[in-house]
Amino acid sequence: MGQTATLKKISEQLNLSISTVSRALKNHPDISENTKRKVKELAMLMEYEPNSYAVNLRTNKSKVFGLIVPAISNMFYESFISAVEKDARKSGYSLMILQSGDDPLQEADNLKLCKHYRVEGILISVAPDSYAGDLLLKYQESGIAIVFFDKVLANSGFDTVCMADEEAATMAAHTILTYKKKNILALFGNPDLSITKKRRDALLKILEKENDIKIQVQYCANSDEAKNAVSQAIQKKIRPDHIFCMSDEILIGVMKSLKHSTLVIPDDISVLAISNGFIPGLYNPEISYIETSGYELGKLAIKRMLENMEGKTPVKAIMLPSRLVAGGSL
Amino acid sequence: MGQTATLKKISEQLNLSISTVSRALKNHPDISENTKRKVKELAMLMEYEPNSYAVNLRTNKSKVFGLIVPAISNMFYESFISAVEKDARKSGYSLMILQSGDDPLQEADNLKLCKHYRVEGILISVAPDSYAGDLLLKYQESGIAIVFFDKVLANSGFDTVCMADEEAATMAAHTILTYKKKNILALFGNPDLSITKKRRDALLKILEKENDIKIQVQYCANSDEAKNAVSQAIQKKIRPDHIFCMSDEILIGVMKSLKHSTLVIPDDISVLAISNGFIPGLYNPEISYIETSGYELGKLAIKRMLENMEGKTPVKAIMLPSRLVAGGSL
DNA sequence: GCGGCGACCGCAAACATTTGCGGAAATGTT
DNA sequence: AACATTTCCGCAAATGTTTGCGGTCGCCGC
Repeated sequence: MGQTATLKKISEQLNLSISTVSRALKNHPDISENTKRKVKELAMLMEYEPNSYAVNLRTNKSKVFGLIVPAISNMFYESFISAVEKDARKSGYSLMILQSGDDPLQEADNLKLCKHYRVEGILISVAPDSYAGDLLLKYQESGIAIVFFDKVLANSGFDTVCMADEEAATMAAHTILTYKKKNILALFGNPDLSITKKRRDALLKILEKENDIKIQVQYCANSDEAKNAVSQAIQKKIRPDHIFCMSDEILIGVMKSLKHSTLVIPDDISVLAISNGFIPGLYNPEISYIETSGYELGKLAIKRMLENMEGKTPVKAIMLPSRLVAGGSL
Repeated sequence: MGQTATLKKISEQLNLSISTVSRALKNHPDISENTKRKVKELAMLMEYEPNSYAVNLRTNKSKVFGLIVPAISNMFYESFISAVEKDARKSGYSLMILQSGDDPLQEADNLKLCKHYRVEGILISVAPDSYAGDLLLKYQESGIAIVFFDKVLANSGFDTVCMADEEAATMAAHTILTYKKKNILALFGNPDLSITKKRRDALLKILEKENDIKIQVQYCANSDEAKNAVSQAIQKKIRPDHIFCMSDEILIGVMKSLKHSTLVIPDDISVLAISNGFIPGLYNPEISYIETSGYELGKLAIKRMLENMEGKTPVKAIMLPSRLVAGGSL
């Protein structure tokens, strides 16, 4: 079955050499317009398209990026992936998407897969306790472009693209001050994550300067823990008049608890989250949030990747500015 | 920079031929244990790993599946992708994920990309107005395994894996009957989609047999339309006592409207949705739903794909059974 | 009529791997 | 000692493409 067209088959049909056909198809000046036309016509007819594996073998260019995320099924990464896929395609690149499941071993596995498929660049949001630094360094030295996004390795010397976490939390703090909240419950995720530390520190830095503000910090591994934390907090004599949620996951737990209560948002208690906006929009009133757009971050990340590959001097760290989206929860 | 290890480099180090090294690494019986050991040791040391492009060129096997979805950022597909990625990896396959954006042209583009990368199989959920059938048929004939999932092309002669839409809707209808609801507002998505038709027809088939049940069907292109539909319906003299939502998107709109109203769920009005469960869990009370698990569907789809490639006789159509998950909205 | 020049095109190597075949040495069989 | 068999390994072709280099024409000018 002579199914797939190759340069060879075309050349045989036309009594030309393989190299002439190859050159004709890419408009090499050495080839006459006449033969070019003939070659192109037949190529079209035979539905020729270059065998990417042969090309890659020859040129060592795969036109593929590796994209490693903790999990695809995550509000934030979905939109990120969506953006990256779109823009990568525009530049003729495809994506190999891999999920680490927050497991460092799996993450390392994924990196090896990227190497195996000779990706030209890797976009990665690291898992907790990642030890991928060394491997990535080696890959970078061997010519693979590396861009960290969202969850980045601290002082790693790689290009990074991430949310302006300090800025977002600072913005949250100022918003809380504006609304004259006095008793704040601040809920965070895994305290070991840099994202948690940054957001917490920035928030506290502002709020702790105020003498008349009481602030209680708590860490919740998941929605349920957040729910429980709130349920307990609102039963105390002096219950919080504001809840700050560092993420969607936390927010979901918080809202579950509040709905079981009789408290009214925002009259009895106000809520502010950091989110990409989908979840906050589900509630009534809609929850006010500081926006962290996965989509925008994706656009930024792929842009940086392409620049990086063109050899621009490393900017090292890019921040995506944040903004407050007012719902009715404040 | 002699960076990447190749068979050639190993063979030169050991004064062996390339073929011997190749065979040694894959435990060919022709090679003595002694040389095998030596080769393997050096390979390990040099961090040799076969150049996938050379292998693919030779064998015409890419170990990659193409996965085409309308959009990655979609509750349902995320979990689907997640499952497929996991199971594909177990069998040594990687994924090339592409999104069509519900655009038939983009979809066709994606298919060509799959061909370009010589994927061994394609998993596809088609866009509306897809004309991919012919192309896919051609690909199938050229040896690419094809599995449709979720949104499938009608009577296409391909393997399909999808939700048991009729069953789910039938289950919903019986549930509604059980709770003795009499005035039902049934909200659906795009009426041209087969998924909409199936669910609608199955639902109506049961409910229309009952004389004392009034049922009003409405199509909503998005959340907002659903919201408006509900807002209008509940202002009528005889307002519905039950709302059926064919999808998460519809449900979100419905809930927005209901929250703005004074109606209490489930006392004043009850709600039932078809969903994968995430969104229904966000509300209070949690919304009862007929489960359509993207994750389970993904597991099924990749299983079918692998079977297909082993040459099992086509089962053609697989249905994922559904089940009722009781929240507090009934 | 010969050197030169430009226009076109082909040869062959290279990329890394797999695999049928054949060959040499070692061992075993009469 | 002659022959057969086994053990172990290398040659070379093949996959499809790219590209440096060289070669063959025809044509022009002197």
